[in-house]
Amino acid sequence: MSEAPPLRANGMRDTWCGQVLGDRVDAGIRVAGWVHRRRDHGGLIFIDLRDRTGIVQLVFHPDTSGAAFELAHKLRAEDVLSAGGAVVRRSAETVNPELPTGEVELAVAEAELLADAETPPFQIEGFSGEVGEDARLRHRYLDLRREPMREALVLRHRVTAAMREFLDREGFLDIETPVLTRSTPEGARDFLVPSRLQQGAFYALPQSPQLFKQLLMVAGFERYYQVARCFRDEDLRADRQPDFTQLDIEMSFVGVDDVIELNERLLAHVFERTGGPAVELPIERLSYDESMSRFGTDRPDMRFGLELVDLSAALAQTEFKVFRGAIEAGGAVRGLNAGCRELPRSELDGLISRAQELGAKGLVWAFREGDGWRSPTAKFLSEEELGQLNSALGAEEGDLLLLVADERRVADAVLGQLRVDLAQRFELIPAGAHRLVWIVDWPLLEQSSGGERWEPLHHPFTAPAGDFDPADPGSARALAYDLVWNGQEMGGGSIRIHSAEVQATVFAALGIDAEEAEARFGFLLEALRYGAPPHGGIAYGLDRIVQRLAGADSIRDVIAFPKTASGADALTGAPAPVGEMQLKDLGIAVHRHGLAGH
RNA sequence: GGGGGCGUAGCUCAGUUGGUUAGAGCGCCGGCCUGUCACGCCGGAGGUCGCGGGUUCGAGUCCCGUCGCUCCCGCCA
Repeated sequence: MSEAPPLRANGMRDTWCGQVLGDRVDAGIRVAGWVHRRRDHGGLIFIDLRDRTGIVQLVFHPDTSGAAFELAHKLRAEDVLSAGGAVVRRSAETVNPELPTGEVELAVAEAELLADAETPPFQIEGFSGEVGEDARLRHRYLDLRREPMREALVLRHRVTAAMREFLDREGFLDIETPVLTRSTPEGARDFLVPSRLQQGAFYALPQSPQLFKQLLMVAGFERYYQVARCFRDEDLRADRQPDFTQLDIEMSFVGVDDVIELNERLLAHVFERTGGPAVELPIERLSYDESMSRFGTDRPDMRFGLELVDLSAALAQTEFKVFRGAIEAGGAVRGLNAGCRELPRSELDGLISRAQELGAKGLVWAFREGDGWRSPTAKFLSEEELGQLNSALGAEEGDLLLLVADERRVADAVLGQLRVDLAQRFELIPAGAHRLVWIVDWPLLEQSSGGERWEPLHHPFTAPAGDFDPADPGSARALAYDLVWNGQEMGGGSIRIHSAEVQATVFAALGIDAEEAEARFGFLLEALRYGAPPHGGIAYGLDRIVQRLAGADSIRDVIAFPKTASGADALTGAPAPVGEMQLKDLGIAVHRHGLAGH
C-alpha cells in the first residue's frame, strides 16, 4: 500500500467539488464546501459536499475514516467542512448518473468542521415546491446557494464578460462616471442625496450616464462603454428596480447604421457566448409608424399575428354613435381578429374590463356568423358595414373580433395590449420562438397627454433627422432606435445633437427657454461649443437581457440583492431611519415627530 | 395614487355551512441501520391562524381597519 500523498492544511483546498472527476482517481485531495445532504447508515455515512461548481460524495467509513467518522455523525445541513482523502472509483452499481461527479467519491481520511450552521429557515434544495420570495430575500445569502440562483448570477457574469470582450476588441474604453451627480429633472423622479459640505444642496443619483458619456465624446475618447448602475425613483415592477444596470455605449463619428451594425455584432457575440438564440443578421427593422399601425405599440411582440386593422374607412358613414363619434372627433376605430375562439360571456366581460383598465371607454366584441355578427353591437350596424368589417378583418366563420373606437393612441394602446393578453390566453406563442427587431424612424417629439406642450419620445438630446423646423415640431423625425426582443424593450439609443445651436432650438421647442436651458444644461451647451464630434450610442437594460437569457419571470431572479415591490431591501432593512447626529451633520433639523418642514 | 391576488408549524400547503383538542408532506430532535444519493424504518417536539377591532353562545372561516408580499394600471425622458 502506497503512502498517502501529503494533503494541504485544513481549510485549504486543492480542487472544487464539481471537479472531482474520473481523472483524479487515486489522487489524494482536499475539498471544502457546504454539507448539502447527509445520509447516515449507522455504520457508513455519506455526505454530499457542495460548492459553487457542484457536488461530490464523501464516504465516511468507521474503519478508515478515524476521528472523521465521529465528526460525520454530528454534521448537519450547511455546515462548512474541509475533507481530505483519496478519490476512488465507484463500483458499477453505485455510480450515480445524475451527478457529474457520480463515477467517483472521496474516501475520507480526515476532516475538519470549519464552521457549523444553524438549521436553515428553508431547505436549500431537494424538496418539491417553491419557497416564497419573502423568505428567500430575507436570507438571500442562503437563497443564492440554490442552483438556479447560482446559475443566474454565473450567466450574468458571462453576459457582461462577453460584452466587455467584444467592446474591448472593438476599441471601446471602459470609463466610470459619477454616481453623485446633478439633478436634471427631466424624466423619472430622482433619488436625492443631501450634501453636508453645502447644506441645502443635493446630489442626484444618475438615471443614466447620458450627459457624461456625451461629454466623454466631446473629450475625444470616441468609443466608450460602461456597465453602469442607474437609479430611478419610480414604482417597481417585475422588470423594474429602483437601481438597475445598463450597458451604456457611446461612439463618435457615426450615424444610425454604424451604431446598429456594431450593436448587431455585439448581440450576436453575446448570445453566442451565453446560449442565447441564434441571431440572424441583419436584425429586422420596423418603422415606428408601421409598428404602431400593425401592433399598436412601439415594442411589438412579433412572434404571433393578431395584427391591428384600421376600420375607420369602412365605418365612415356609420349611424352607430360610438364609432361615428370617435371618427368625427379625429379618432379611429381599430380592430383585431383573434381567430376562431370559444369564449364564455364571463371572459368577454373580462376583456371589456381589461380594455377599460387600459384606458378605453369600452370594447366591442363580435363573432362572425354567416355574413354578419353575433354581437350585442351587430344591431347598430348595417349589413353592408358588417360585410366590410368582416372583409377588412379577414374574418371567417366563428372568428372573435375586437374593436375599440377612441383617440387613435388610446385605441392602439388598448388593442396592442389585448393582443398580447390574447396570445398568452390562447398560447399563440410558439415554444422557443424569438424575434428581435429594431424600431426606427421615431417621431422626435410627441404632444403631452394634455396636449399643451411637446415632449421628447426619447430624451431632449436626440438628434433630429435633417433640419429641425421649430414651426412644425410634430413632423420632425428622430435619429433614434430601440431594440425590442419578444415584445420587451431591451435597449434604445440615438444619434445625439452635437451642435449647441440645434440643442438650443430643440430645448426651445420643448418649452425650455434660454435661461432655463442655461441653468439646467449649461455645462452641456458649453461643452458642445468647444468642438463636439457627431456622436451617438445606446443603452441596454442588462437585467432584462439576463432575465430573458435565463428564462426568469422577474429581473429580481438575476440580481443578487434586489428590492421588494415596495422598494425595500428585505435583507438589510433599507430604507431605514438614521440617527439624529447624522441628520444634524447634514443640516436637517429634527423635530420629535419627524423632519422639519413636513 | 388606483385595482386584483396572497398571508395557517422553520418551508410548501390543506382546513367543508362559523362548531369540541387546527392537519399533511418536507425540515428539525431522539433511536435503529455498512452502499446510499430527495436513503430507509420507529418515535417525538413544534401554532399569537400577519396584526388590531367588530359581529356571534362560538371566528382560521364573516365584517371593518391596518401591515407585509405580489401582479397590473398610472408613472418609468
